[in-house]
Amino acid sequence: MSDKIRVRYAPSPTGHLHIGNARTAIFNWLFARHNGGEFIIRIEDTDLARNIEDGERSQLDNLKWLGLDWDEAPDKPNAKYAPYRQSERKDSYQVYIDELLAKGLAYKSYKTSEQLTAEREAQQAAKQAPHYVYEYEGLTNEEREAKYAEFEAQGLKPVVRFRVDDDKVYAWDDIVKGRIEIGAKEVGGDWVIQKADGMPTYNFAVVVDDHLMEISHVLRGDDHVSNTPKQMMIYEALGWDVPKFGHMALIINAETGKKLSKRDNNVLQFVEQYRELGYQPQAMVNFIGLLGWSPVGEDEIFSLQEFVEMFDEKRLTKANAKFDQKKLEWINNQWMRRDKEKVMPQLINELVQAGLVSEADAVAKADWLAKVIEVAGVDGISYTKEIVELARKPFFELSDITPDMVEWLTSDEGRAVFNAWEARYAALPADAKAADYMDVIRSIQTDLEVKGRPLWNPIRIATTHEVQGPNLPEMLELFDKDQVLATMAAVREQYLN
RNA sequence: GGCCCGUUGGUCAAGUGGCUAAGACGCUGCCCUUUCACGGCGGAAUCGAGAGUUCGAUUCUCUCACGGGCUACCA
Repeated sequence: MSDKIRVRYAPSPTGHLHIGNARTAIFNWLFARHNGGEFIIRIEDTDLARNIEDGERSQLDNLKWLGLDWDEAPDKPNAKYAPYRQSERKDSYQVYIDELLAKGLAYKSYKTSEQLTAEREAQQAAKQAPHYVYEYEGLTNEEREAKYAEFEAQGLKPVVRFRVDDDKVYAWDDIVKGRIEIGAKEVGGDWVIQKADGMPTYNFAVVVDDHLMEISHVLRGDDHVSNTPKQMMIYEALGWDVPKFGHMALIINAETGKKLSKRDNNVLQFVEQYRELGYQPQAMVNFIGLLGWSPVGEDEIFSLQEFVEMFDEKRLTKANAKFDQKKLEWINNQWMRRDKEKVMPQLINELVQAGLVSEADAVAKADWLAKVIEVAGVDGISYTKEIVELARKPFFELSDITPDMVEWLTSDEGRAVFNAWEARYAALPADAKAADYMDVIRSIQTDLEVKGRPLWNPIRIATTHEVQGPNLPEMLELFDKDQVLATMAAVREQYLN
């Protein structure tokens, strides 16, 4: 085995990229890149029934979106250890299954699922831990072969089970948790390494692949801790070196306190969903990189490159972390403001998607739209889709005037302000600037001796049908003068005549 | 039930045998301001419990409690 650092991210293509998986991928990638090592993606698709059509594509696509790259993966068919899909590596597994069978370290088992459940239930009824019962105890090899033939004759399909030596103890120095020791008897007896459909099981296939692909470090969720002794048994049986293991704490659902699961509908937990809402990839990486890992200093905003430089696997947290949506929103806000130029087209596109702006205007009026977005309050939003409701009124639609607003308008003060404003606004040139509007409003304040809301509200209502919102002079600069005049005329017509 | 892992403010977390126990999100007060947001300055809030070791434990040991993970022909 070379001493090159090689790590892998090995998803099963059963769904889109989950936050938890993304974190595993990110930390493996950071570990590799920090150490000048290699990052491999392998698709663990041995459960034919659960694979979904687009799973693999979606995984790679979203990883790429997050900014990760890889040295070997199914999309690089000429890479050294190809293929990188377990379903295409059956021959490799067969070699070692045969070897274990030949050495007597594994055997064929023909028990039906009914038998297995019955066994398990009986054990549970007797208050015993479920434990596989070896069915060939005391038989010679020949006698066992004879049994095989007998079962085959009955048309039964075998699985291959690994023969576990219950007396052994498996121990390793975990990169994140320190020393862990688990007795072989805890794995529950002889376990299946090859299923009846000929596919290897996960615990067997990972070992063969990790060894063949020269994986040096395995960084994964700590839900795999109890799989580790099983995997170590295979390394041992085949005489292979064991990689270094690191079991990272899990991300848990803040509401249920349980491991974030695909069935939790109360949290958005697929990278894709955040992507659709307009979260920035840098923000996702930034947030995920800080869940279960902490840097040395006090900063919170980091680029992928900064993470690469700082990464230190010793700073991985031991305790589970709750997923804090609010902090993600804040981090995303920070990134949007940092990269505003880059995000602007995406923001404009949100307005198009919402039907507020035509495709043609999105291009033709891009500069104006950028100003609208700025004035509408882009600095306060958590993700790009939020700009739609912020900009909608009054830039693209007007609200209805409420009874409250009518009162502001029809008081003596309100009428006076409205009249002055209407006249002085009309007198301003069409290309007046925010400062010009401000001057006019100040002049009304001085002349009529009105200030505060009694001054601003009638003006706001007259021009925007709102009593609050972004800085009014700045909005006025962006409005079309004829349209504002028409709006005011309509207000006068309906409420002030 | 068994085995394994964990426990610092609401959340993410730093940290150490002796410190006023960092920082960030959130919450909150004040300022800015026509309003909202932004921004600025403050504030409240944490070492799960009990024994031990020690001159001294948040830090080391043990027990307990609580939380989580696993316990498949899923990965």
